[in-house]
Amino acid sequence: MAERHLTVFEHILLGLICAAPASGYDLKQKFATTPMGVYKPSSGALYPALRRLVASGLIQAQAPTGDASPSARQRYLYEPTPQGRAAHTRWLSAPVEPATVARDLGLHLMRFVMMERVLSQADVLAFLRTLADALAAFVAQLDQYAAATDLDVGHARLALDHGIAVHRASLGWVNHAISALSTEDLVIDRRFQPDNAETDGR
Amino acid sequence: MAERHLTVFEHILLGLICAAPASGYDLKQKFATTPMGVYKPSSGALYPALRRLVASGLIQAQAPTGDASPSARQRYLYEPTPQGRAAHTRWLSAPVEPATVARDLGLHLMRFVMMERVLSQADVLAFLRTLADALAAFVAQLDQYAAATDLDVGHARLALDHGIAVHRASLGWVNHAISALSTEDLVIDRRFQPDNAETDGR
DNA sequence: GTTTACATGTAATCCGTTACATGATTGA
DNA sequence: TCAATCATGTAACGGATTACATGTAAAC
Repeated sequence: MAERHLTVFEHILLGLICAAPASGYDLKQKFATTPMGVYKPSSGALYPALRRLVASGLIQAQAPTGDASPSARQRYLYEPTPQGRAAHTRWLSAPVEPATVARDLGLHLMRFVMMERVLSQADVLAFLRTLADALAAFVAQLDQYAAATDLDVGHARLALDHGIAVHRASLGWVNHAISALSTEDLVIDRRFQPDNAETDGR
Repeated sequence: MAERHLTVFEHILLGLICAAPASGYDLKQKFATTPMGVYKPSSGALYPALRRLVASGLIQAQAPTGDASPSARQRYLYEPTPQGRAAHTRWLSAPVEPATVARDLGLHLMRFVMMERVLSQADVLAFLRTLADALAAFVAQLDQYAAATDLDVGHARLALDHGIAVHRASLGWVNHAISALSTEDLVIDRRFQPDNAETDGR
């Protein structure tokens, strides 16, 4: 119940449960079948994490016993408590730390997905703008580093180019997302087509 | 001495030491001052890892005692053993697992940097080609998922677009790197300029 | 003479991975 | 009935984070 520090994994589980009550197995399937499945938690990570969330009072389990439908399997359905929803919303509302934008980019994307129908459109747009600022600063920093240590034209320079290119692409996407969500009322479905579509080769 | 399994962190430390003998503090500085510094290891991670590499017989320490230059500080200089160099080369030569290309992309870039002057140009190009194949397959898989669950036009769809855009940019870079390294003899310095340079805003 | 950078460590804690274990249900 | 899927766990282990601890050399 005390305001514990939650791990990233716990935050994501809490978010999934806030989006829709689920059993441990449901959550496992979500990781296994969606593009989120770059990470597949093991049972030894999943079930203890759910226990910790229960112990923290952020989620609660509906026991499978009793008046359920006939032949229902033994499964615990987890749903968020009010404190759980509050903690989740706080997590979604946390600012983007510019210093960690490169390391936590995937996490920020995860947060962005979970913001839908939880935060206001204004909050989402504010989040995206701070994300854009952080990405622009990071790209500028890489550019500066590239200019400063300019002698090197080997693999290190190429890897630096990779970082710049990838984060520039991220930044381009953020700007697209901002305009897409700003004009959401107009249901013109303009799909995101980056301008480098022809450079991908095969 | 037994063929242990090395952690990613240990592999990177070993690689840095193979590139140039260094003390623990040197390695710390490398993480702190280069773009590699998205990850900054703590002392509690760094020094035990060095010990493990010594215990595995992959690196050895030159004690600071004795005939060193006057007023030299107490620092252990680590250098690779023959087994260490062999293990490092094996790590660099490991194939790109297509299944983990998204999760380990940063790691593969790290490997690419360390390949310089360790693997042959042919091996590097082969590595880049398998990386390109894996990235292309991953992008195709995301595209397919996007087409299959096409109804959703909210944040999830946008996040999917992000993944596609970013990995397409990676793929574009790989193709650039391949051609840059193929024609390395001609010292024409064509810097990598992705075609979406104008979409990045600021 | 005191702060800053150099330089290396240890101990507690926590969590994720791996591997193993159990049992119920559905479909062939 | 035999396998695959559903569904949930436990135990050992290893390693990373955090925080603490120690001491020297250079700089101001």
